[in-house]
Amino acid sequence: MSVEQLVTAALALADEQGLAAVTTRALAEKVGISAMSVYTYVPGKPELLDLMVDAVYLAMPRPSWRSRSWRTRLTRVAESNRDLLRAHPWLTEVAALSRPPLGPGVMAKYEHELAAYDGTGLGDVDTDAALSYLLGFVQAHCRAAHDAARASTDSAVSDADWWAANQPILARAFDPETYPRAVRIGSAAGQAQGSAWDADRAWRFGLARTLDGLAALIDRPPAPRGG
Amino acid sequence: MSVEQLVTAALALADEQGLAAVTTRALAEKVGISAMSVYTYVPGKPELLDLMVDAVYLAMPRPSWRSRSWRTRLTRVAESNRDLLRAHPWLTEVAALSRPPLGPGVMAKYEHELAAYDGTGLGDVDTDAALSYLLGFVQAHCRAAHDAARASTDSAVSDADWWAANQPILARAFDPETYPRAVRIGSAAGQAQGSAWDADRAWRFGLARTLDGLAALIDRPPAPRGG
DNA sequence: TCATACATTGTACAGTGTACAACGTACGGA
DNA sequence: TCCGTACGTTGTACACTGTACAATGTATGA
Repeated sequence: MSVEQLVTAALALADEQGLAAVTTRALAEKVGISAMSVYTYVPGKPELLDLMVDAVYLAMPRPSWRSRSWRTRLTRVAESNRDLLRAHPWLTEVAALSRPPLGPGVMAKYEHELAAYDGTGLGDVDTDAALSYLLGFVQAHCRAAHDAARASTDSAVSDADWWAANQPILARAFDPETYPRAVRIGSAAGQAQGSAWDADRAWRFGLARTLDGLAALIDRPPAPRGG
Repeated sequence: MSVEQLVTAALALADEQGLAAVTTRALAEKVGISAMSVYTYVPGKPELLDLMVDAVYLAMPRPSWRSRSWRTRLTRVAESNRDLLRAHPWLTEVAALSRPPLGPGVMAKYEHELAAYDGTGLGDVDTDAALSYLLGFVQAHCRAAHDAARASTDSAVSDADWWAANQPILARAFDPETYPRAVRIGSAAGQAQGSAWDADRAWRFGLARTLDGLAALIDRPPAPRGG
């Protein structure tokens, strides 16, 4: 038995059955030891979670940044983080931005993603802030997407059905005179997307906005010809 | 006893001692009934949380949108949501974007914040997406800020001390040759902010980027003089 | 006065993380 | 070869969670 095997087993549990399935007893049974023996290898549950985070970070692909355009590079950063959070939805419940577990995985991920900002002309502090900002968007999006998916799965009624079923009730309960925009825009958005929230559309919208926001910092404002 | 009193008591517990302190037994004791009597007024814990969310939304201030500038209006939307999440940090652990609890508080908040987009020229679907995007940023920021604050509080060692103490160890463990950017930018950011993560700075940075990103959609690209 | 309905309650169960003490065993020194 | 020590492993136990269930009180309408 080793720490690595424990972490691998814990990852399998979390990926397959969610973070709540990662219990001391379940993990112990999966690797064939008693519950308390887990504490031989790991001081406690928080440390186990730290190790899980560092492990999945370490396993991320790190392609070289060959593209000249910073937008392309940052898009790849965002997409690879989205892929990661899709594969391990429990990350959004665990990953902390401040005081991250300073393991090799965290460091390697940080270094690689900072490198995507090479050539943007940003200073050190701004680069760090810009990366945090980008990752914050990805995390917020994936958390929302995960919540939405879980809501659809748990209740066995699809998002579209739920929306269709509730819409008439809502229309009656909340008359358009007190909530004109909410009723109009809410049903417009719901109808356009076939649900109350469309993950792909939100992703494209949010990523475009995020990159445009960074562009205002990176591609200097076009001081027209004489600045 | 009434549902309102229960929700009020639950809010007090959550605000003062965190969401984990909102247990059936603690809530029951606070209002002077038995644990199981809680189920007379509320079907279960999830419904209680929904009611708590709707209650704090309903209590938010809703000033009229007199400002002409959409940037000013959206800034106010962001700030009032930040204030809300500061006063009730547990909201970041509960509030779901999809399928929100459709109570009067949620509706009133939605309506009021949609109104801030009046005059931006955005269509219904884009308005909804833009609002979700803005609120997503605020929520991500406040979650990070809350995590950072909790890390400082829990461990009794201030963020600056922790950073100062770990920095030499990190410098030795992770040599600048394998992680050049991470070491340089990480310590630069840490030094500049006196900690690994500065909430105010991140807020100003993130809000500016978010508004700039929306500006690219709202203030049409300046087709220079002949569009 | 009585039947009915309902608010309230204590008990109980299956879980959680982990403190504690007991146990088996492997290993260094005589 | 024998033994003391150290350590990996384990079962039990505790305080805690949400809530199902059955029993108890109590208020109200006939």
